[in-house]
Order: sequence, then C-alpha cells, then structure tokens
Amino acid sequence: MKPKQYDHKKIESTWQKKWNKAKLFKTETNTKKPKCFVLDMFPYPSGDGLHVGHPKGYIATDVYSRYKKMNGFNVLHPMGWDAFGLPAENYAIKNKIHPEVAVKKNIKRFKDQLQKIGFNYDWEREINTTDPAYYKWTQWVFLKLLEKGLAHESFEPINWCPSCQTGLANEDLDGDVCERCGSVVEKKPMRQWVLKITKYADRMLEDLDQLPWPDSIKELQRNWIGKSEGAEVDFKIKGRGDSIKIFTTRIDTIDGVTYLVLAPEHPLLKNNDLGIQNYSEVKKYIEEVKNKPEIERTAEKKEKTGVPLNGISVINPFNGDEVPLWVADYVLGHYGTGAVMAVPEHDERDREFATKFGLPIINRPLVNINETIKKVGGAKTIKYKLKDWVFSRQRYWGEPIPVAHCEKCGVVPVPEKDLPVMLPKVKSYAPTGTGESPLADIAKWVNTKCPKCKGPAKRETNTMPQWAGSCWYYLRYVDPKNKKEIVGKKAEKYFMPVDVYVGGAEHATRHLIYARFWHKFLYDIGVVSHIEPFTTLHSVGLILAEDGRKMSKRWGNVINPDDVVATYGADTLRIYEMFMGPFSQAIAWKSDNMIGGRRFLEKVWRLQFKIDKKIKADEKLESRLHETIKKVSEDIESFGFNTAISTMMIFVNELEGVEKIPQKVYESLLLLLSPFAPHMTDEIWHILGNKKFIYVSAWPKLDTTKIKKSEINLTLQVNGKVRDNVMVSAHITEDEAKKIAVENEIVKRNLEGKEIKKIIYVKGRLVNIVAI
RNA sequence: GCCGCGGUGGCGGAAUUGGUAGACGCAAUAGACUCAAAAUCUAUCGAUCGCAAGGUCAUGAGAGUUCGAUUCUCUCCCGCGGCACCA
Repeated sequence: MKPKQYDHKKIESTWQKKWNKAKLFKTETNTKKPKCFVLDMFPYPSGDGLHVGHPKGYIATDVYSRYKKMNGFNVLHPMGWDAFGLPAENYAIKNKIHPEVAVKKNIKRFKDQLQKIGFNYDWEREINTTDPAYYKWTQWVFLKLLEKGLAHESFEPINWCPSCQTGLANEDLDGDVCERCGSVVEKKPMRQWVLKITKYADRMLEDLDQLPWPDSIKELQRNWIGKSEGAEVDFKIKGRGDSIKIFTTRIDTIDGVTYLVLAPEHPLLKNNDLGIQNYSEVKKYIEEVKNKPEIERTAEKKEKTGVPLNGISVINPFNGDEVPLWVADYVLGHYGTGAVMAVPEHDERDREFATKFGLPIINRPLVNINETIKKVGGAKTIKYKLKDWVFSRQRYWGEPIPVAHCEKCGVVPVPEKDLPVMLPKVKSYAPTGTGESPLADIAKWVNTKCPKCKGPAKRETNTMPQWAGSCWYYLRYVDPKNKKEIVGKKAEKYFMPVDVYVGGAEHATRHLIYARFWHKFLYDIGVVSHIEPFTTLHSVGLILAEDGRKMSKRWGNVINPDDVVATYGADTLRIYEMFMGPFSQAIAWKSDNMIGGRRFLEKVWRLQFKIDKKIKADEKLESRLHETIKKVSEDIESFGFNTAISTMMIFVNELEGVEKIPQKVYESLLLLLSPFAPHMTDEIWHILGNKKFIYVSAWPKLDTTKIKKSEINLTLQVNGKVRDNVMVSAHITEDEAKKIAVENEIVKRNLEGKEIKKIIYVKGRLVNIVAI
C-alpha cells in the first residue's frame, strides 16, 4: 500500500466537521471534574478582519485548554465580542452603514476566520457587548454603582476641536493639534459621569500582592495607582486670614522652602480674590497653558514656565519665612491639593524652576517628620495618582447611561425592571456640533417621563466608554443564557475566578484596573464570591509585520491567516506561531520560517509508516519518551510553547534514526502534539485504530522512574576555561571526578608550571581546577 | 520626561536561573537521488589565527563581584510598550 500523503485541506475540514457534529467542545455540566476557566481578552471585531497577530493568544489558550482537558479538567474556553466603541461609529459615519449592521458583518467574518484555525471554543456561550440582553446588565451595574454613591456627575474637560466641532480622543491628537485639520485643540468642559474608582485604590493595591501575575504588570498597576504617603500643610497668606493647603511627600525638607507654586487650575486663581497686582499677566499665562498636554507639562527636561503672583506672599509655618507665590504648569490641578511647597535644594524640578527665575536655593538640614507635622498643625495624608474614572462619552455607539433628568426630581435612575435602556435607531450618528452625543438630537427618544413623578424628563444622552462592557464579560460566559441575574450564582461559584487570562500587555493598566474595580464592587454587593477576577495572567507579545512595523492596513503589511491556512494548513500556522519565540515577546512575522513547522508535521506524518505494533521500547527510548513528556508538560503549563515544540522536534529527529518505532511510543508523541496540531494528530490517531477523539483521550502519564541516565558529560575546566569534555558514569563521586580531571592529558598540559590552589566540583556538570 | 520590558550567529531564538554560549528552526554552501526540477537525505555552518593538533576573541558599550557572569551590581547607549477619550 502506498503511504498516504499529508493533505492538510482534506484533513482539517474533515475533523472540524466531525468535532462540530459531536459537539466536542461543549462545556461539561454536572461533572465532578475540577474546573479550568481559560479566557482570552475578547477582540474588538474591526472591519479589517483578523490578521495573523490576533490568533497568537488564542492558539496559546487553545493549546493550554486542550492540555488541561486531556489532564482531566472540565474546561471553559469561550469567546465573544467587544463590539461597542469609536471605530465602529467612525466607520458608520464614513460609509453610511449603521454600526449594528457593520458589527454583525464583522463578527461573522471574525468567527469564520477563527473557526478555520480549529479552536476549541464553546460557541454556545458566545457573547456580544452590543446585544441588549448583554448591555442590560452593564447598565444594571451602573445603577448599582449609582445607588452606592460611586457614580456622580461632574464637569470634565474633553479635547475639543473648534474647527471639526467635535470631541477628539487623545489618539487623534498630535501634541495639542487636531490630526485631521491641524487646528489647536481646546479643553472644553462637558457634563460627564464619573466613577469613584479611587475609593478602591487601596484595596486594588493591597490585593495585588497576593496575585501570581507577572511582576512587571503588577508594577505597572502599582505605578498607575501611584500611592504616596505625605502630609498636608497650610501656608498662611500674608495679610489675610486664609491660607493655601499644600501636599508634600517631603515634609522633612520644609525648612528649605523658598517659594510656593499653584497649579494654573487652582481655584484661588479663578478670580482675582487675592488681589494679585499682575492678575492680567497671570490670567494670560493660565490661558496659554490651558491646552497643553500633561505629558509635556510634567516632563522633567522641558523648559519650565511660570508667572509670579505679584504682591502675594505666604508664611512658612515651620520657620516663619516669608516666601513668594507663583503659578506654574509643572504643578497639576488634579493631583494632591494643586499646590506645592518648592524646595529647590531637594527637588530637581523645583531647582530647574528656581534657577531659571532666580529664586533662592537654600540648604537647610532635614527635620523630623512627626514633630514637624505636629508643630505646623499639618496632617499625614495619602494621595493617589489614580484619578476617578470619567465614565461617559458624547457618542452614539455605546451603552446608554440609564438615568433620566427630571426638572423636579433631578437625576432619577431608570428602574431595574425597565432595563435595558435601548439604544435608539438613528439616521445620523454624526457629531452634533455642540459636543453632545448624537442621541441629544433625537427628541423622540430624549423626551421621556420621570420614573419618579411621571412628569416630563429628559434621558441621559451620554453613553458609556468601550471599557464598560469588558469590565464584567468574563462573568457572562459562565451562564450566558441566564436572564434573571447578572450571572447564575451557582455557575459563577463553579467557574469563577478565571484561572488563566491571556491578552496584550497594553491592557496591563486600564482594562485590568477597571475590571478589577468592577469585580471588587460586585463582590461588595454580593454578586460574586471572589475578590479578584483573574488568577493568573499571561501577556501575548505582538506579531509585527516582516518589515518590523505593526501590522496595519495603512502600511499594507497585513497577513491574513486565511491565506496561511490555505497554503500550509491551520496546524502549521498553530505550530509556527507557538514556535516563533517566547510567548510574551513581540516578534516579526517571517513567511520563510513557516516551512519549518510544516516540515516538522510532515516528519511526524511519515513516522507513522515506521510503526511496529509488536515491539516494545527499550530502556533508552522509554527514558527519552518520559523526558519529553516531562518537558512538554512543564512548558505548556508555564506558557513556554516554543521550547515545548523544540523538545518534540528533538524527539522526532531521534525517532527518524530508529528502524522500527513501537506504536505506544508514537501514540504518546501524537498525544503530546495534539494540542498544537489537533487536526493531523486526530487523523493519524484514528488511522491507528483509536476510536475516541484525541481531544478526550488521556495525556501521557509521566513516570519519572523511567528516566534513566547512565552516562553524563563532565566538563573539565582550568581557571574557568573549558579544556575538555569526557563521558563518565552518572553515579560518579566527587573524588572520582576530581581524579579524572587532574589526570586528563589536556588538563595536565594546561597545568604545566602551575600550582593547584583549589578544585571546584559541580555535581553532574563540571570540575574547575584553579591554579596559579 | 516618568514607568515597565528587552538587546545573544546572516535571521527567529535556546541556555537546567551563577556552571560546556549558540539547542531547535529558517536561510546559506557542498554532495546524494533525478533527464531535470521540487521534495527528501547526508555533511558544513559565530569571528579569527593555523596545513593540522590546537589556540584566541565573542551574548549592546564600559566597569565591578566571583574559581566561573548571557545570568548578579553600577554607569551609559539603543529598541519596544504604557502614560488615563485607540481598542
């Protein structure tokens, strides 16, 4: 019989159909198996479809969850769509297609593309943040936040382009200039909803310590939250009864204060209540810096700017010194108290500023912190960089915020029973020109009855930011059909928390902070039973284009996985993406390298024709098999997929040199490979007469007693330099090893004329002779 | 600017976490098979000196600790990610 060729097209479509027909990937219920919830950060279904970068993380979770399944876990591995947001809206404006229609189309395309790669997603649990049955609960969480006093209205600035007449995202800015039209962007205050995330700052910081996340991501979160302990101190304004409250982390330097600085946003500067002599100059300065981006304002090496408040001075409560007051943009209005005491001797920025404006720099000794606070009547305080979360957008394509504004009753929440507040269909989602949401133009929708007094009221026209839907989606997968509560409590208890969460490092702060905040809130109101949503976390490194840039339509360097699957097969794509380098590292795509993965699979394919059912593995082969099982298992567990694959490659290369391969050994190899190349391995698995899908077969059992090393390589060094390598018994004693080293010819030659000072022995590795 | 991550052959990377630097893969070169090509197989493959045996240098640069440093410490250079309305 002529050996069959490896025909990936036929094999992959055959097995995908069989898996679907058998509902192989349906999450088990009513089982006593331990659970394993493996989750991908769900994608935003853009109009461009998937590029080869998207599946990298999904392949990893697929490999991991298949591995867990084969190890006896009940796996929950779902997928969904984060489909609200600005790009869909902009696309809609440009192409005159309703976002809902565009999103539907895009999701279909994404799903088709994903299914070709052979993922084990349980599609019965698919979710979509724009589905009213879903966003009903996003709105419900908002109502709870409002009820608990964690949501309030506030005037917060947006980036306003006066010529485009629209609000802009930071991404659409080039410094302080509108990317589209080149006008200077203004900060325009808008009525917004704000969530009091700062209330959770301390808990989010503390609970971070216990999380087994990568340290780098924890550090990013710590810095984002930015806790600093310091003190607030009042400086009396000379000749007046009131004072200026400053915040400092260096109260011990208070003796060296030579001036005070107010942020341009400081309330005392709004009007000239202080009687500043040069108020018009001050006002002009505030106008100038109003629109400067913060990064620019606080950058250490930027030229410092500021204006003195002529005629105003303050008294240092520690030593009675009279020091001048300034306004400068290197102090931020929203951090601390918006006012700082400047100690040029100890602070780099203060020194730059003092040097530039000829302010004195004095060197005074540090003072005792506690005594000083007592003496000046200050108070120890803790400040966070973390700001409350501006939770509204003046856009169409987002969840409507479920409140009404009544002339009599004020802000009235929409009753729970009336959720969801549906996003109305509109003719135009183009900006209104006032900065308000396009929803504001739909009188029919806006005008409503007050839920409380039944009088006339207006609906809130702000919508939620895209982050909202992704703050709790992992809970919805647990029981997506449940309509009564946010999640089925029983199911939530069973599947939560997420065991392994995988996504881009760019989400290290915002998404992961926001989601942790919501989760902790839901815990507080008794909706979830764990304090943290994600137990372990792995970051996916980007796949860059061959030219080293990000893949983007703009550069014309996008590679579509469909093409790769057609040419090489899904299994090869999977192997390639897992083998290309360390999982968390950004690596450029290289089409040439694809062939390596394909060759490896073909080698495995051809080995099936060398199987001998009758023979058994000898001790050496058995040992090598178990070494391979051990390494591959450990590597999958720790997301070291590249080395897992190279380990299998080495083993396969060894099997190529064997005349006849015992069937059991080959079958073990197939099982190890199956999470990476599920189609091909299932095909061979069945050719060999197995009846069950390989997905539901047991992972090879590791027996470490089978791993036997009779000989080891002993490295001989003289003064740290390798001189020879010898094969010795694995059970060699230290004295024997040292004797071999000293008597070795090459070593002897290198020792000529030298005296041995010391011999270092590293068990099972090397002998180093130190000689002078 | 601040915070985080990284820098190893022609290329992607490996290195049991202080113990043989370059596993595995790609590319390349030579050969076998073939009418030929593809595929496959075999060999070579960091630089340098040498006919060879063998030696020297080498993990972004420089210093330090150590018997021994890709790994730890310090200084510097370069690249990437984030900096709150991109998702």
